[in-house]
Amino acid sequence: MRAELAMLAQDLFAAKGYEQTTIDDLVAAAGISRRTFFRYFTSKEDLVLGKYDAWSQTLVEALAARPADEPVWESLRRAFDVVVEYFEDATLAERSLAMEKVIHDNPALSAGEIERISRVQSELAELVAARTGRPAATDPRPTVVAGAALACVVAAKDVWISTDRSRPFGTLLDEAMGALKPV
Amino acid sequence: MRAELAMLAQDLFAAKGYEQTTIDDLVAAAGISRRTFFRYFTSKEDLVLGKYDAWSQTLVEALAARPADEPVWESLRRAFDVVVEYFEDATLAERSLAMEKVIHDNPALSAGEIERISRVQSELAELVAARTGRPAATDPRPTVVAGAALACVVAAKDVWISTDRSRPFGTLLDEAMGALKPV
DNA sequence: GCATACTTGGCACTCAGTGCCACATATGGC
DNA sequence: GCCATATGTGGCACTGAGTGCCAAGTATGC
Repeated sequence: MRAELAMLAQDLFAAKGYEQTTIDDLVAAAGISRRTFFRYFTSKEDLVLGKYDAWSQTLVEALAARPADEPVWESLRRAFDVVVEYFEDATLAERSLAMEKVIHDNPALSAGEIERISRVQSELAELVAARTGRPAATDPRPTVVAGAALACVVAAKDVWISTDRSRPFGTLLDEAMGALKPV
Repeated sequence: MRAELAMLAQDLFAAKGYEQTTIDDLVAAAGISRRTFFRYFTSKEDLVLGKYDAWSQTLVEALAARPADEPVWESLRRAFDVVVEYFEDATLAERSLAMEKVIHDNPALSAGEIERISRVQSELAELVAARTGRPAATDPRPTVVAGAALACVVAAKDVWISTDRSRPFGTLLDEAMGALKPV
């Protein structure tokens, strides 16, 4: 149900634009009431960014599953493989690409996306902190490592989206993460 | 006028909370009409985050003013001195600290703050790109360097705010930026 | 004194989101 | 079959942010 509503909404957003599509438009197209819609989604933004919550959990689990003696930067890169697979999946590619474009040219959505990423950052930072024995509450370094790694993902994604996808996302991410080294 | 309204609003936010303070409350306290308020500020969020726009311009100018042959990471650190000074200024400290707390425990404001920071990131990335001769449109690395540097600022700020300010902000930023090295 | 531009206020409107209540539809026990 | 309860759904009225439009007021220049 949630998934069907989200897909319908995303089609409308891609066709008419995010701002131009009201909840009333959506519920009319879906044949449900406004009130019911807000039981499935807490906000309009949730229609676009809801998937991030599940996605972030996967990411945290992937990092936690890496061997503890592996260099942190390498572990992060390997954890991001789940993201790489997601974006390079051909069946989801068109839809998620269209959504990334919708997000990209709407400030409120961009803000929401980054905000969710920064929540992932906190969780990753905790894992990095545990590995390095540096408490994230008083030492900025675990947070910095997690933040830098996610900055690599975002930068690689932006290039990948705004170019013609000739260079695979994984390669761009390797290049991005190769530009930094934690000391 | 803008400044006076912002100060009044920030006092109300600090006292009653951001969500709990309506525009009606504010305009009643200020003795102006709702309509007039929206001519000075485009949104309620603008009351809290408006200063970031001026702030970001200063930051970009500071980076542009660094010598071109200086290592980029060092230039970024020096550019951030304007931020360090701002936060360590005693007269602004109480007010800006209170606002950072307001931002911190409101998701919408956090999102807005990060969104504005990410706009600064784009501008810094352009300067980094110009220095290194790597076009930011097709090469993720300039964006990564700018993003990582700003992640250091944010991480240092968060630690600085949530601890007792015993370690100066500049020192925390040095530690944060020392945890990464661009290759 | 008069014309011009700019500022302010009032009003009605759209749209997102919430609380409350009423109704429907299952599901389970007897 | 009947009743009780839980759960999903819709309707309705409300708040609060933000906008468009028009009617004032107020400054400035001639």
